[in-house]
Amino acid sequence: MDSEDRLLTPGEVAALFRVDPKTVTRWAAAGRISSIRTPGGHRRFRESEVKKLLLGELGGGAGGGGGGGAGAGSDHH
Amino acid sequence: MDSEDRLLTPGEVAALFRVDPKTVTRWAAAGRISSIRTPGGHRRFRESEVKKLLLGELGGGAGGGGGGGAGAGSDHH
DNA sequence: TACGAATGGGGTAATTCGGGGT
DNA sequence: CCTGTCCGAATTACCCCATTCG
Repeated sequence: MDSEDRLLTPGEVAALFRVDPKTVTRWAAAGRISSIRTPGGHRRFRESEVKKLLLGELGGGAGGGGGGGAGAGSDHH
Repeated sequence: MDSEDRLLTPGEVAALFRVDPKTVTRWAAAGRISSIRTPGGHRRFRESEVKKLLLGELGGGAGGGGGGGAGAGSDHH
């Protein structure tokens, strides 16, 4: 089972989270995400790690993609 | 296929709805809209999700890839 | 080797978070 | 029931420049 761990650059992760590349670097410094360092000192992140964060740490979302959209039901007040 | 979902910040969504960022946060807390949290604790919203809410409560398709649906409107008090 | 683009580090401003109360 | 505002604290975003990457 060789998991294909694609390495992502801070800019890639930043675009995924809609944050600044500097912020992603800060997460690695805080130990909130695994980081692989290049000989030069730059950081690289595993796609598996990032994807897991994006999906949400908690399973069983609310409602779950049944209908999909949010609040799609009849809303009468 | 492209699951391109632009993430919006609470301030962006708040400006779209003409409400305070705090109110948007409250919607997410109530489960009325799906929210992705950054390792830092800040929330990000999907443009697809927000756009649908803006157009009206008509739902149906899960918009672009959102997969994450937050609550099917069926339940209501 | 040189070059363009991105990254890292530090510091400061803006935004967001969470709870409480109108 | 829902929203807008207050407070303190945390996180994030943008500025600079030197170094690294491909």
